[in-house]
Amino acid sequence: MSTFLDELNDAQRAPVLHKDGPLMVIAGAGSGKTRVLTYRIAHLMNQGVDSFNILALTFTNKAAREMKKRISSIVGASEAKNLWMGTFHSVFAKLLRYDGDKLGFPSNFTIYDTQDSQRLIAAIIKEMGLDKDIYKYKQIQNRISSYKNSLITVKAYFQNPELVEADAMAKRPRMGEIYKNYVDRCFKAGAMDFDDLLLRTNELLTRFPEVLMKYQDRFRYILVDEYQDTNHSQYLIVKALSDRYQNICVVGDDAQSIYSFRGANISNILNFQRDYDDVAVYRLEQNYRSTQNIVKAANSIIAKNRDQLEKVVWTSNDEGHKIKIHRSPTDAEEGRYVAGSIFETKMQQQLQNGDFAVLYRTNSQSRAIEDALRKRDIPYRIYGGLSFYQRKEIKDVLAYLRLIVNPKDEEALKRVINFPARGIGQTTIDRLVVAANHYGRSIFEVMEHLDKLNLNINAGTKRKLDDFVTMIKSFQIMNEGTDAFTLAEHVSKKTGVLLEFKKDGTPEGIARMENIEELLNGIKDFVEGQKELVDATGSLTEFLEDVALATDMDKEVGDDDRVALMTIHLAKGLEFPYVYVVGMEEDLFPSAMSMNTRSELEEERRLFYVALTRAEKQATLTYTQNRYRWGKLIDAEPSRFLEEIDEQYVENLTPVNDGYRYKSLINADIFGEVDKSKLRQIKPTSGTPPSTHRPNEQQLRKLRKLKPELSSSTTNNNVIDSNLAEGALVNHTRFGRGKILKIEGVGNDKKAEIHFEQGGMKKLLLRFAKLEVIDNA
DNA sequence: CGCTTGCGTCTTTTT
DNA sequence: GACGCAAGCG
Repeated sequence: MSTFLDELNDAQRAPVLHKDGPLMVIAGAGSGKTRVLTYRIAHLMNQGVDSFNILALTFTNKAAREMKKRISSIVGASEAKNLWMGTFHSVFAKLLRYDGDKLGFPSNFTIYDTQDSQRLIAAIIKEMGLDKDIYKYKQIQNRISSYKNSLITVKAYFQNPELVEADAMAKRPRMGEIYKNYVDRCFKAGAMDFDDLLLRTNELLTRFPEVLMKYQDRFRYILVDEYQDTNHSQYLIVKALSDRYQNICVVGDDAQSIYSFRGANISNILNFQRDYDDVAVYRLEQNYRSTQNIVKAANSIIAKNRDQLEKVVWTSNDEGHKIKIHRSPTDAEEGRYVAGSIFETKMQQQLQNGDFAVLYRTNSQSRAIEDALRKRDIPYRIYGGLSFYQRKEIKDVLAYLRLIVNPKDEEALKRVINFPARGIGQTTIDRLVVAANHYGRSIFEVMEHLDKLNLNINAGTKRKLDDFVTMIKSFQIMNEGTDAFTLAEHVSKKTGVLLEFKKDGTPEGIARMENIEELLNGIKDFVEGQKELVDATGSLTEFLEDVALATDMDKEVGDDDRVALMTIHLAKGLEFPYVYVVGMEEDLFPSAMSMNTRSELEEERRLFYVALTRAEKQATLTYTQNRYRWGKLIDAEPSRFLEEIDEQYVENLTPVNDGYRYKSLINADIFGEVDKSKLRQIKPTSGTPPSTHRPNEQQLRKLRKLKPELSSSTTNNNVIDSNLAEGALVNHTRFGRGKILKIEGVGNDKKAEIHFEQGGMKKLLLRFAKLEVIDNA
């Protein structure tokens, strides 16, 4: 019967057939781990395990959906229906909706996103009268988040002298108080932040043994994907739930652990064999995804890391092309190169846009790529970054909806109480907050009982507050009798949010209005979709939860054919025939923030490993010599990772003497000669002529240590200080004749706005612009 | 109270 | 360069 088992190789089949007891699958990149996970679940069900008793924790909800679909096709949809599958956050949010009342949370609790958390923390810091330059809300939020992920509750914090001491030393003696206030306020607002979804689950399972037993008994088979990226909180949940039946299957690859910044603990996977008895370990080492060159190049990189489980990833695929490395003068040109390369490859090989992906370390890098792709009319889709649901206008509408579902939701209330403007100012809000804190109630409750409280709020304002309360209450009544879409549409109109953007009339306002319309369509789709499901209610609460926990990867993409742009983090688990990794530069990748310790650097290296192993046929790595950062053009040096790839798998497309105009900008090109002026700066006494070959390690290390301001002096050989004036006629090597309309900035940032006869208006940095003065006005 | 303006901070990565 | 926040004016 089980024909699907034939689709597996021996190594893959073994963990699928393994029935009871703990097992760990160490799955190298591209080794078919999703297939193993999917078929293991299908096989369990074929063996008579009730789908009701299976819990699968995946990295994205989309992955869960896809697996479920595949399983349905094997064992039948009705069988697969009861599977609990999803991300840690969404699965345990659901669990908390059932049993969170035991902890004092309403079943319709709000989920605060990072922005909500940060705003609340900022408000608390302000209320406490603390110096916001010392108590930076983002840092504090970060801190609280990592406490929570390590299961350090407020109580545990105060009981741990080391932590208290450390914060006192860091001049933040009131850290604990902020933490306490924050937790209290979330509780009072009936809200949980992302970390609470895990922390509160732990609390629930620890404090209520009967709840633990219920779920232990229910989830007899537990599977965890991407186990290398679980944090301590997640680890404990899995440990507790699997404790009774010990049917725990974890799948992961230590070489792809890239989420330590959000508490992921690689030792969870490294120590799995210690944590459970009689662990069966399976290894998937054959890569089906990539060419030999890519696999071997990736192996040569990861070999530089010290902490890892032993495994040898290999492939029987073709040798393929070497990894291409390309240098560009600036990030704009890098984008142009990538766009051009995609265009040509697509034409030559008759490919789809969807065969290409551009990966980068930071979201801000997408811009240059976008511009270039747009100019070439290549359709693209950006994943991550500012997601749809994080846009201001969307959050505004959602805040109204949140408030309807949970009027205690403080952040939602503060967001919309005066948007659109209805004459309720900061002073009034402050008074309400003070009263709410004083009475231990929510702000909304205070507003409901204004007459009974003596709050020094004048009659006019009282009336406005009253109107607001009445409006929200009318929405609440409506919510009971209608679906989410009808309600949301009514709310957008009635509150005036839609009108607010419409009347503003600017292209921006219109775009925002269209976004709201798109949101409404999304709600409609949701409602329609829910109608088909038997157990779902199509309620607003459910929609809001989906939205709060939706990632950009979860979005169903249309079948339109686009190039994918995303961070390397988001690309984990995906694959593309052609992959471009841009911004291969020191301080960018590896990030300047992550080079302090060996383990940080190793994580960056794993990230690079992930990037490279996304590629099936061809990987192209690009770097620039100068890049805009914080609005400034800064010098860039090639990433150390470039030289860590075994040379035999690399093809350098831009050796130094290729006639670049920007020769003087070439600092230390690792594949060619070294800028002479720089070497002299390093070794002023040495008379040794610079090597024309690849510089040795020592030289490179020294070159890297050079501060940008030191090295930039060598790049400034253009006409910046010449007598260019506004009105001057100039000739540009590429753009031809033009007239300078305006000059601004000083020194290296000096720019000119030039109107070219052929190219139109351009803004050029004089530092680089190859200009020849024809007539100085 | 609401709107505009200018200044400071920011960027690593995400549920 | 962009966005959020505080100060200042209407």
